[in-house]
Amino acid sequence: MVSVKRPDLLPDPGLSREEMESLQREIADEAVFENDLSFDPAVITEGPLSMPGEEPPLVAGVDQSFLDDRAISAIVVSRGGEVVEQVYAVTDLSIPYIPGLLSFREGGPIVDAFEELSAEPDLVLFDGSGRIHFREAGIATHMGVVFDVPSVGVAKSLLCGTPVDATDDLVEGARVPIESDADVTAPNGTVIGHAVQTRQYESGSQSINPLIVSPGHRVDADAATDLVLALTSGYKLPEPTRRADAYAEEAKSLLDA
DNA sequence: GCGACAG
DNA sequence: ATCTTGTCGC
Repeated sequence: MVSVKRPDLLPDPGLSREEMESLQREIADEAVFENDLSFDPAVITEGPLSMPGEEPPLVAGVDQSFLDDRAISAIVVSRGGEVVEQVYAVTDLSIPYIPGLLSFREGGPIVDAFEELSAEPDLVLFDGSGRIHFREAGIATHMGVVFDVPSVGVAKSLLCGTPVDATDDLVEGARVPIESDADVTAPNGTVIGHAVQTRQYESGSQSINPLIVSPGHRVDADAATDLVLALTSGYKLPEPTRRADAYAEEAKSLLDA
């Protein structure tokens, strides 16, 4: 099971805004934006194409749904595309969504869900940013450091930072580096993530918005994007995230009834 | 004061 | 995130 390694860095929603921001600077200090994985990124796969003799790593997707003033946090763990465990937790929400402080609203519910999990994932995908954050401590980084697990942030839109090129109409598989600017604590020009075109229409006037991928913990910007692309198959969102998304929705409808 | 902002 | 009808395409 995944255990909390840094209880001192847990997202306490009762902190003042200043204390939250200060904790985020501390988390960014502890975060490792370099590869420190327990597996070879090349063996990541969603299909039955893994290298013979080697077991693909355990990958977890985390997503949430909401019902009234409660959050449903779902975690789905899979290996080589096969689901091996899925859990969820329902938690009362205490604070509203504030850009830059997302992990203090949703972090507690996620920790609750991890307490239900028995598997130990080699990699965790979170919905939201990692290093692409004002203080380089988005939810993927916060959770990654608290559990000391390699993590990646997968967001649908850009929180901060500046793309080095246009991100419209990219070809499937393309990535555009996102650099830190004055809004981010990292030195200006640091690559803190990528806009990633995981899916695109063959032709026509329609275009799909790219995903925004950034390192959470123990992964660098290139590896984070390589992993997300490898875990994607036919849809905009990577499979682990899609599964968690679907399970969080399913759990919500169970509660609704 | 203005602008801008993951889920 | 959530709410929600309509529409395009396979």
